[in-house]
Amino acid sequence: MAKELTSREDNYSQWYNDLVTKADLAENSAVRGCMVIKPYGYGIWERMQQALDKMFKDTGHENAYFPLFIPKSFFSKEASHVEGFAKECAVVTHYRLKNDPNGKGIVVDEDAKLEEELIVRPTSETIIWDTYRNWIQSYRDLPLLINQWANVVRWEMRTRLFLRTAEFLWQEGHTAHATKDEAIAEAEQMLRVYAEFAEEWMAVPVLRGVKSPNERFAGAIETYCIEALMQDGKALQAGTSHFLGQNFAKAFDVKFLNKENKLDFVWATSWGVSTRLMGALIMSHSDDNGLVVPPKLAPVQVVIVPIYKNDEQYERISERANEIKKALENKGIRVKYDGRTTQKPGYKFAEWELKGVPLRLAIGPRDLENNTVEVARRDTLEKESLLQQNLEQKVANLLEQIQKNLYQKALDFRNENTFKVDNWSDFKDRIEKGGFVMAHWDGTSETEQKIKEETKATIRLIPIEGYREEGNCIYSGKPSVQRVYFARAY
RNA sequence: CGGGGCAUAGCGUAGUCCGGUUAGCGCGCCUGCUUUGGGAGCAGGAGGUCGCAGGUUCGAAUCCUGCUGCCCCGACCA
Repeated sequence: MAKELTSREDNYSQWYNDLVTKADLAENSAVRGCMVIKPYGYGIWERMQQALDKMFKDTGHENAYFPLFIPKSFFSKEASHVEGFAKECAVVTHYRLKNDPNGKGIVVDEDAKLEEELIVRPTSETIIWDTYRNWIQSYRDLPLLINQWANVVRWEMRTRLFLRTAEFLWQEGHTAHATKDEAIAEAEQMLRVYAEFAEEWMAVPVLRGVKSPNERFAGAIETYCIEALMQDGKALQAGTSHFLGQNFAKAFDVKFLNKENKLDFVWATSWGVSTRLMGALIMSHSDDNGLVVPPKLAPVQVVIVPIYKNDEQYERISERANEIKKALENKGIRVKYDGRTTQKPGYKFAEWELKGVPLRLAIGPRDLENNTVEVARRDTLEKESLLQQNLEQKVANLLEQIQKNLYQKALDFRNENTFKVDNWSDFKDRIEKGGFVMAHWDGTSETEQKIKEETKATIRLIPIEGYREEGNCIYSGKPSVQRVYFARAY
């Protein structure tokens, strides 16, 4: 295993890449822009899936699965939707290969051309709404609350592990409602679910709000979002929830009879989070020693490392370690006993630190003597010696503390890096240094565009609730009713 | 898709300008001994169609032509 991690200060994006590969989360594959998610990384993703899936079910949703391929014609039915995705679609044009007549391997069989090309889904609104048409006739069929776990493909120009890959894993919820208010309530509810997940499970504090028209999802009336701040001062969109109005219902002719026996188009939402959350997790908590995983999502919450000088000691320590492991597991804690005899303790310490395991227990001859165990916290890197009595409770408490501490640290960081700015030169200066900048904006796309061109900063979100404040646009000087959050983003 | 760069062992690289024996080094890997409370030491060993296809030459990692792939910077994006 390669040892040294590039430091964040030396080269932040190199640090990120090193970390993802060295902590065994993922690696680049033979296919450009597509990654291989390794077992350890996938283990974290599975934890995320489980927690989210439960939250979706608790809010009344069911899982289903729709096809990977979408007929090309479906895409042209919702105008702004095509426009948003057309430039990054993978297209299936043929269904057969044959041996090259010139003997150069295998080639596409031109005779096997599809009548209608198939698009590899970049998102599933179109195929799902085409299906919903047959599922919905009456208000009694509503609401329809469905989620799917899937992979999607967006042919991105430049990719980065987890943050932007050509293929990524996600969930997409697609709901249909009888009224506008109900659909809006659904979109807002799912945003709350995402925010709660980010904060309570990932320990990543997020801002909630809506996107400006420029940044809105293709085909949406309103896009709600959560935004997190990464350690390098750039913002990351961590989840979105869209109120789609009747756009897709009209495009796919999904009508229902309401209680008054009148035909109406249904109201829609869609919402999703992706493996990008892995990127948010990594960049929120990790340090120059490697990954830091919040206990609630850690595949391994506690690792036990034995320290010994001979076989006899190894046997005795292993026995004790396995007893402790069992006791912890009985309390629902995920424990790994690293009894490898092929690596030295120092090596194991470094390796588990790199992988971000929240707590490490070391047991050596001294601990056997004294009935103690050395406990090391990944978040603070502090070590202390604890008596083995009632260790389960102490460990459980520590895990809880670590979870809270990670959230608090990330929150403090965000607060320290959120600034109110009231004039253009301060704005440019502040954006250059990173962080969220709260500033007045005149509400026009033109201004937003100009600001983006001149500073690379975008409006990350417009707060939904909270205080209103009169002011003047940072760029145009025109009147504004509230501050919005600007940042450079991933 | 524009601009720049790179391609040599699993990874990172030297050698390429100026052609010349068995292509060198570090990490990792294998074997043995000594080690084990923060990434061990010593000794021995395995591993290479030098991205691909042509060409020049007595001789090509090195020179020429064509191709392919990747990386970085822009425009695009969850």
